[in-house]
Amino acid sequence: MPELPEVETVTRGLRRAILGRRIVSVELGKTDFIDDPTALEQHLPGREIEAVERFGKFMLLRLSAASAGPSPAAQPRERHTHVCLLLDDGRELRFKDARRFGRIAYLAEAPLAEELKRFGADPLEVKSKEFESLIRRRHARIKALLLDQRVLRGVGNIYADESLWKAKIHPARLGAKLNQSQAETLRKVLREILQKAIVMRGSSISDFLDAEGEPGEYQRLHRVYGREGKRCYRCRTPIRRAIVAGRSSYFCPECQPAPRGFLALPLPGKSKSKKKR
DNA sequence: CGTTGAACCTGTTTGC
DNA sequence: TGCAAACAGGTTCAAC
Repeated sequence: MPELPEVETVTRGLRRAILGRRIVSVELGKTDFIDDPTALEQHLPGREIEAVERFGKFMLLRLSAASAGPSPAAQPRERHTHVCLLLDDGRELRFKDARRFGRIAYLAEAPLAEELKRFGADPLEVKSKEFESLIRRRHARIKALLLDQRVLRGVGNIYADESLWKAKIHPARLGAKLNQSQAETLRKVLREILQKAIVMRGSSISDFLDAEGEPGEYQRLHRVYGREGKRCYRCRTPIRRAIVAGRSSYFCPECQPAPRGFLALPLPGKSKSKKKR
């Protein structure tokens, strides 16, 4: 699943591409990642896409009020690997997601409002005081807090690690152990990194492409993510990796001092094979 | 309240 | 060379 900058990039691209289009029909493939697939078939046809917005890592397609009566129930379709929305200009909006980590739902106004309540602050907008209270009263690890969509919406593994490196904070530090200045630094670098990543149209590690089919460029600016064993851009110390909050976490052991008792994973051994570089 | 591990999927890379 | 394990932009839930 992409993170905030990638979703923002695709959202902007789709806004240009499908705003104002009308959905003609829906074709469903595998649907085990959709709570109520038939709701899509029932409620989407005939509706116009009136807004394309990002909310955290999700994209919201706001639809016109339902017009005529309910559409006739569509037949269940053969299994595909994606969802297709056929549009009134003959194009198709396709949802492809091999790992099926994405989610799709049809939500009317009230259920949508309920759903959105589950998410925390927008990391691009959150103010100093609120961010501080979200972090400094918590005894969870800062990495876990950054990844928790109930705390902040939109941050994932890449941008959590990049922000912590830039703020010189170790991912395993407890939120409550950050001082005011560290919390404020983290809030600012997180915002700056996300903004820069949006300008660069997101990070393409292996397969992320935007709405025009182009890769992003922010991976060129990654400072720690995926750089285990390579030298820190600030101090030249080899970057280490550890599992924090259940996720691979990259950090500089020199710039980001670990809490007591913390152990990083051993650097990958070059036991036999020589690495070319 | 917080952590860990498993489950959910499939494709690609790594390591023995 | 070949195959199994590890790993991947993530979330959720049970168990502790």
